[in-house]
Amino acid sequence: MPELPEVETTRRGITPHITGQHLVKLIIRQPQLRWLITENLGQHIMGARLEVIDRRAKYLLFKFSSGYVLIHLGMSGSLRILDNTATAGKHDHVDFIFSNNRLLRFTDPRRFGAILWLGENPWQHKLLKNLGPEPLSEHFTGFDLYQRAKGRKLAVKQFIMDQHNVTGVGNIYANEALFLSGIRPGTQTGRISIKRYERLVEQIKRVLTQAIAQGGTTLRDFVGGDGKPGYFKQQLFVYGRGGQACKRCHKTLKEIRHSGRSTVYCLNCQK
DNA sequence: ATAATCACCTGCTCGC
DNA sequence: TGCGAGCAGGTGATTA
Repeated sequence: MPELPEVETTRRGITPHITGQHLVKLIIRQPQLRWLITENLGQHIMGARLEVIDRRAKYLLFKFSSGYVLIHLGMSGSLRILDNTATAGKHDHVDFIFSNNRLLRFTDPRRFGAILWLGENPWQHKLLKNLGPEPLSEHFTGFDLYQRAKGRKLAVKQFIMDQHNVTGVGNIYANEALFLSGIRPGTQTGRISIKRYERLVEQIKRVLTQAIAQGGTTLRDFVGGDGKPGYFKQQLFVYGRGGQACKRCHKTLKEIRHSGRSTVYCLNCQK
């Protein structure tokens, strides 16, 4: 699933094709996603104009003239622009058809994604109101992260993957950012200096920015709104490379499991 | 409040 | 070739 760079790549890919257009048809083939798609979603947005597609954390927020639709891609979701003549496959759960004949298709084999009607005041919604800072904003600083980490004992990797502390970082980029900043993933949050948090924040910003520039990371099936894969995979230092040689020091990368998620790091480069 | 585990779902890869 | 086990980009709910 998409982490922030893949969600942002999707947003940028689909935006020019459908913003300013009116919704003329909505097809829901499978309403049971992570939660049931809001009942009567069609009635809320039919005929409405899509004004802008925004992003908060890994959520996409479609601002229609009538209110907001939230879309999350879960682990395996994607959004693509197609012709409205396109035939639907097994996991093509929802089609939004616009006045310019473009079709926005939501596909999600595992159905961990979500499509919800949030109405006119989305920021009060419980999914959005308690999120941490956007990683690429000026509000996300080493000092901020250090303050949030103080006195806590969980592993720093889980800490930065918790969307209440900083948004957008998932398993791939958590592994990468920790490698780039030389911090072992299992280190307890409260035992890391502010200096090292500053470095970590710097590297989170850097890896996310570079991944966006490359169109995200395609492992198996991620495609941006234009159907193209992301090219960041070849830049990964540790994710998916357990047992292989570290690109910096050539020692063997260690792979372990932290609360069910694969964690890869270099014993030599990360302390 | 914090931390760890479970749950949701399908598809693919691996070892036998 | 077949089959079960384990794993996959997320995160809210549940449990200690």
